[in-house]
Amino acid sequence: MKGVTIGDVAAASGVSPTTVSHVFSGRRPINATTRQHVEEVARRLGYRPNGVAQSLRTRRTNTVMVVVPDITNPFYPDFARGVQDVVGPAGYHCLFCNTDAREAEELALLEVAMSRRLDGLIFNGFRVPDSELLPVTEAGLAVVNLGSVPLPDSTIDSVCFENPPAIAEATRFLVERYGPSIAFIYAEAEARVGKVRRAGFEEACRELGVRLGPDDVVLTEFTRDGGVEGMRRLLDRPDPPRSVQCANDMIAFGAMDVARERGLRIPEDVAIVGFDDVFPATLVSPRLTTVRTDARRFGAEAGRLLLSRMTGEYDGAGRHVVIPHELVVRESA
Amino acid sequence: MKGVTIGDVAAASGVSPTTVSHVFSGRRPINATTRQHVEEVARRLGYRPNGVAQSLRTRRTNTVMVVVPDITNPFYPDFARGVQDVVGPAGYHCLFCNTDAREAEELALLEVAMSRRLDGLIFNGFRVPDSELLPVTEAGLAVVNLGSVPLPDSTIDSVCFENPPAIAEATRFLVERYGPSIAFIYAEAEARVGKVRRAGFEEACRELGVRLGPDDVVLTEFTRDGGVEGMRRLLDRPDPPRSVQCANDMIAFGAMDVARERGLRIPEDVAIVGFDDVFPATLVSPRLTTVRTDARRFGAEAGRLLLSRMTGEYDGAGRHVVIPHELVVRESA
DNA sequence: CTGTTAGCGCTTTCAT
DNA sequence: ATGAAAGCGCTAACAG
Repeated sequence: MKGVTIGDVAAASGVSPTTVSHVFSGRRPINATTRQHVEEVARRLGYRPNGVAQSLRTRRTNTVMVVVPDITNPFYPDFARGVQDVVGPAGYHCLFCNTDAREAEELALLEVAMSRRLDGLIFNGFRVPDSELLPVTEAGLAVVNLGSVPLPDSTIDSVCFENPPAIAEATRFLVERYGPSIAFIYAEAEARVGKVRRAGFEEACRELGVRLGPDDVVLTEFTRDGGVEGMRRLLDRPDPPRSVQCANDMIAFGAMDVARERGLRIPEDVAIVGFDDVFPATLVSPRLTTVRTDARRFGAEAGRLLLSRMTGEYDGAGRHVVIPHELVVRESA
Repeated sequence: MKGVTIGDVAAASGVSPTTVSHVFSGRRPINATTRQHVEEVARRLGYRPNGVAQSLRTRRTNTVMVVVPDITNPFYPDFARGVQDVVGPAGYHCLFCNTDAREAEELALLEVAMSRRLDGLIFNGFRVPDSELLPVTEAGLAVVNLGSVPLPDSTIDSVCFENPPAIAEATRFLVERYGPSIAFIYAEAEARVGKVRRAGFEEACRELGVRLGPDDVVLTEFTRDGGVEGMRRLLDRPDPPRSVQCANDMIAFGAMDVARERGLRIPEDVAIVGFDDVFPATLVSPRLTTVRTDARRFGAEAGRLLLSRMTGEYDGAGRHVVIPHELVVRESA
């Protein structure tokens, strides 16, 4: 345990704490000789500013938190890199946190963000209602939410993809190419992402006149294992679907695992499409047809919104930005 | 900006700040009626403990930082999950930070960890010498380092794989199966990982009597793009190697991209092996032969060491734990 | 260019 | 079972 405080440095160099403080912060002119001397003494004593005390005084931390549901899904690390790309150069540190899509974790991290007086929060919540973010803005943090419905009357910015149209486009493609025997594997039925992607799929089917049976929409997890499980259920049916739309790429990878394990050819026997265009999509064979949502750009956009609030450049009502998506047709469908 | 402090709550409920504090911390018995009343008032006022002030007093944050070079390489998210798996249930929050393998970032994050008085640090540094971790322990943090050489006379624990033997085993496999025409693609020549993996490769070659030419060891980045670049250099030679050992899976994926793009069959024309056994290794086709190092378990082990120090259960000299590895032969070699 | 003073919001002896 | 008072280490008025 170091015990060297600004006072120790001040005493040892014969100046006031204020001067030492200013030597470090550069917030007011200091005589060059004094400065050198103080710096020298500080180094010798091994002085290290106490950021906690600084924050208590200044109410700033130069730190932002990025909360994601599953750091293990390559979409989120890419997203995180996107925000770091923009807030890092502006002098903010990025802390990434993983909730495992558990409500308790989500809530706990909101508390941490407020309690530690972070400057900003980029939140991708699955379980917690958006309204939980209100206290966070009230606590003085800049916040940007990932999600399609901006919270009215708030100063919370949001970023999203047009989920329903994006899924719908893929679904249309699948039906046109492989006919009406189609199924959907998704996850998080209670969460916005889940709902909204399912809605996109069902809406497209309705428009195309495709009748969905009760087994055509299967609920699982947003992981490769989830995809395995979902696909098994589909392929165990007496009338397995000709094509399957997955709510994200991880699910699609699992689905492909099962198809392969059963000796089915993709797309000749089953066509599969994913969502996200995560990097392994071009690794898997056949390469995955999916909807590109450009995680990194998504993150960068979120970072820009956050930054503009933290710097005070903007402080009006919540803004909403929609990131474009694109169906990228490869070989799996 | 909320302004509700413990004092406000105290005033509004007619008790002392001390009592309010104890109501929240539970660190001393409080009359049930008083407690209820205080809690009620606190809720009504929207009181939220200020974690920064708490930390300034208590010198604890219940927070640990995990620093990794590239959050975009699936190895690290898995590793991070491993540490979260063990320290999370013990009541610590995990902050993941990405350095991009840049020295300035590594240093900056060490400063943040010390300055914010975090309780623990798990550090995977590429550029910064291990000795930079000494001040961190002196600042009172528990620290575990990822790397094969424990820092003597320190209280820094370390976790590692036996890199040279692991690479050597793979190399031996390659040479026995495909002969002496072998090359190595790696990265971070100046960093420990880089050095140590290269050493493993060269050592194995020496033992096997394989003569390495100057172009047989190529230096690039630890990414898929790095693999692309490295493999191109290899395949542009008049005498391309029969097999290539890659220093991690991301490089191997890039190498496979190039082989495929040039119409080479894997492993019939070039055999490729990776290192890490990251999840896409079983997605790519042919599936990647690689050295499994079990990132999640690795992280969990690091977490356990850290935890035992943070709880005070252990506080002796630096421990060193070696995680087993295993060559998993799939189809790419 | 430098110093004095007063807290930031909380926890913790030490009393009662 | 409860309070009063003293800081944790730092910065920001306000003086010179």
